[in-house]
Amino acid sequence: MSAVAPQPRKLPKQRRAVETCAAIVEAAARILETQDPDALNTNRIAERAGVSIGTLYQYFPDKQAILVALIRRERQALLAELRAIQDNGEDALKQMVAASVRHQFARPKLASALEHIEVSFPLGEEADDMAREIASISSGLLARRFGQLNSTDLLTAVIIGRSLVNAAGEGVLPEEGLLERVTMALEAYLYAVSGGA
Amino acid sequence: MSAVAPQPRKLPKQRRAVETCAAIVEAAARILETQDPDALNTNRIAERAGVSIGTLYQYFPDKQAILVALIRRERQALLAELRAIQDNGEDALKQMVAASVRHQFARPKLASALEHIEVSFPLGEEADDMAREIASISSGLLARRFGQLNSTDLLTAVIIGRSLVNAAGEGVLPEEGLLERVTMALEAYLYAVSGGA
DNA sequence: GCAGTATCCAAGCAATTGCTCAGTTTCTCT
DNA sequence: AGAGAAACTGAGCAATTGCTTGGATACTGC
Repeated sequence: MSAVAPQPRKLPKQRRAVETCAAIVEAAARILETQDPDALNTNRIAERAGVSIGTLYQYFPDKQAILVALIRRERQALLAELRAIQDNGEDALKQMVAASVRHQFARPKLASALEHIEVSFPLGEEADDMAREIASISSGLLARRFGQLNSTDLLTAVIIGRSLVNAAGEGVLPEEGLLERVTMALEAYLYAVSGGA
Repeated sequence: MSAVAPQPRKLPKQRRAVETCAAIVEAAARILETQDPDALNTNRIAERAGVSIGTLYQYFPDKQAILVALIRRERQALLAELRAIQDNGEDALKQMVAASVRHQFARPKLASALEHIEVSFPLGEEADDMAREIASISSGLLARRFGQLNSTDLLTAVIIGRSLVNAAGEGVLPEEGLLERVTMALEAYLYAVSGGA
C-alpha cells in the first residue's frame, strides 16, 4: 500500500546489461510516443527492446518501475538544461521557457504522455528531489527580476508555462511564436503579482 | 479506424431503462473519482450501477461509449452555466472563471480524471459541437472588454484558465483565492495581447 | 581450459478484461 | 388477462495482461 516503486531488483554489472536496461526504457518511450498509453504493456516493451520478457523482469521489478526510470531520465535531461542557465538577470525567464520548450519539442508526444502518467503514481524520492530542484532553480532565477515570489505564485507560473508548452506539444496550440507567447503570459502574470513594480 | 464512438445500440424507451442508463454513467463517474483510471472496467461499472453486465451492453456498444456519454453530460452542465452568463461587459471574465471553478469544484476528482481522458479518443460530433459553443461563448463575452481576440490568444487564455483550475482541483494549487488568481492571470495575459489598451 | 557468475530466453500461469448470448422477468397495451 | 415488446440476468468465452520460472548462453578471472 505504502510501497514506493521498488528499485531495480538487480543492478546491471556488465556493459551489455546496462545497454539492455537502457533499451527497455527507450522501448517504453517509443511505444508511448507511437501508440496510446493502453498499448504500453510489458510484453510489447520487451519485444520492442529486442529482449525477452524474462530479461525485462530481471532489472525492473514491475511495469511501473520502467515508467519511473523513464520519467527520471527525462527529468534529468530537463534539469541539466535548467542548471546550465546563467543567472544573468534580465532574460532568465525567457531562457527558462526556452529550455522547457526545447525539452518538450525534442519529443513532444513522449513529453505529454509522461505528463499524464506522472500524476497517477508516486515516483519515489529521487524523482521528487529532482522536482524540488527544478522549482528551486526556477525560484532563484526569477527572484532577481520579480523579487522573492511566494510558493503559490511560483507554482502558478510553472503550471501556466507547462500547460501552454504542453498544449503546443500536443498540437492544440500553434508552435509558431510559442516562446514569445509563453514568456509574455508569464511576464504578465508575474509582473501583476509582484505588485506591478 | 475512422469509427466515431457508436451511439447507444438501443435507446431506452421506458423510464426504468432511462434510469438504468443514467445509473451506468453515474457509476462510471463514481469509480473515476474514487479509484485510479485503470480500475474503470465494464464489470465494475455494472456492479456499481446495480445492474448486470448484460444490461450495460444493451445500451452502450462498448466501454468508450460510456465515457463519451459521461463527458457529454459534464460538458452540458458547464455549457448551461456559461450560457446563463449575462453579457454585462466588465466582469464577464470573472463570471466565466467563476463558472469554471464552480464546475470543477463540484466534483474535482471527476473533472480532472475526465480531462485526462478527453484527449485520448474522439468524442463524436455532438461533443465537438459543445466544445465549439463553449469557445464561441467565451469569445463573445471577452470581446467587449478586450476587443476581438484571435483564436490563438483565446485558446491560450482557455488553456491557462483550465490548467490552473484543474491544478487546484487536484490539490496541487491551493483553492484559497483561486478565483482571483485565475482572473488575474487571464486579465494580465489578455490585457498584454490586446495591445495593452 | 574451467568454474562461477552474469545475462538472457520464452513457455506459460493466474488473473483480469471487454463483451456475448440464451434465457428470465417486467412492463405496456388492449 | 394475456400477448408481445422491452428490460434485465449472469455464466462464461476469447483475448490480453503482468509476471514467474527453469534452463540455455555468454562473459569473467584464474
